[in-house]
Amino acid sequence: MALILENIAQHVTLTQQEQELFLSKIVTHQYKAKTILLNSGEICKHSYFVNSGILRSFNINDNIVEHVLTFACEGWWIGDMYSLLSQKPGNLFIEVLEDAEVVLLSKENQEILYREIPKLERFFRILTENSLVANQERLMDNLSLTAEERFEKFCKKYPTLIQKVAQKQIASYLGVTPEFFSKMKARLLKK
Amino acid sequence: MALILENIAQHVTLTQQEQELFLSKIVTHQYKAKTILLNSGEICKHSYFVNSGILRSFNINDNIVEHVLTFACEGWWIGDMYSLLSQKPGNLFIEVLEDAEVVLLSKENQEILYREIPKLERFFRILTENSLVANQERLMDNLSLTAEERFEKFCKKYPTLIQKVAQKQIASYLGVTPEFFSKMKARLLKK
DNA sequence: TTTTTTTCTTAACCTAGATTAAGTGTCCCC
DNA sequence: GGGGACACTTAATCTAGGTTAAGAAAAAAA
Repeated sequence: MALILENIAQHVTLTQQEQELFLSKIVTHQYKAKTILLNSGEICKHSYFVNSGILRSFNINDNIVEHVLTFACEGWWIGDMYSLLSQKPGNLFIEVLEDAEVVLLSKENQEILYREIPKLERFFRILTENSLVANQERLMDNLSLTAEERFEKFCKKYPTLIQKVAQKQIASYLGVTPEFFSKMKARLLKK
Repeated sequence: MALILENIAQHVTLTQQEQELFLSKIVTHQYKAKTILLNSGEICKHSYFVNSGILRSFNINDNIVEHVLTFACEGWWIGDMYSLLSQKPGNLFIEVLEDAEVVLLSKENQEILYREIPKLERFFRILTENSLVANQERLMDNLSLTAEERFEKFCKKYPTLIQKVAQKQIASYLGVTPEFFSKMKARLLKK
């Protein structure tokens, strides 16, 4: 059964017909690592669901420094929420970190689905709520924890990512430089 | 007309009957400044909507340092999202900063309303989406901007709050100490 | 009004993490 | 399989912001 239907089934129950309607509104693509699915300055037209592989969203500030907003691996959704909702140019990039199979759900189809299957309104509400909770926690962690503590939390929360993703990506997610991250890691290993 | 109905009307249109049903599910209270509406460790049972006055949500870490997650003034919703959704003890406090009139919507009534008025599912989805976008932006700002830049953004975004809220609250929201905030402010005034 | 408590300011000193730079893998891809 | 581009490490130096402390101002209490 399609991973994305399992994902939906975690929160709402669709009938056979509804599942088929849903599947008719999505399209699946394969992407090689390093592919950019969305550029800063573009309008985000899709929500992305990861069947396999790893994506990340990030922005780049004036100083040419990248900051990772989210990683997404198997079973996760990703997108530029701001741009997707406002349909204005966003400032996020979405990039493939590891060869990936990705489901695309266009903004238009998403709204059609909201109308045809009100349960999906609930599904995406719950998804967004969970995302907000995770974001709030991360924000508070950034305000109150040291880089080391944030790293330890990250390791517990996303153990698989640490193996698979370049170290500088994790540094960027935590909000430290790759150099400091390397120093910090060496320090932790001595314990 | 009740402020909260106007708030809803910004995103979805309720019939007269639906409005009445909604109003029958909420209750309004007056609170004096310094009242704690929710303590860390408690289960959050309500969403709060501010008719007047100012509230804040914050947590306290081991070092006894407070960190402000959100302010809420007239027309804003506030709550402990994590605790409200999971119905587990949260780690946020919600406190009245300025005498306030607050609308309480209990978790149970909220779910009844979702069932009775599916449009409200949409309303809260949109509310949560907007909240997520704002949170993501704040997170990225904390990763990539200096305290001074964050302060300038804050001033533009919430000009009224600066007048009304103690300076140390704003420092806490921005993620700096009151001492540093004071220094920074003096530096900015010289320009 | 006076007292008490809280908030704000200033200043000296300190530290987590940034910057710069140079060297060492390591992995593609031609 | 060899060369170029990244990715990671280490180390010296620097800085934004933290800490500590003590006084001034403002607000709350009495």
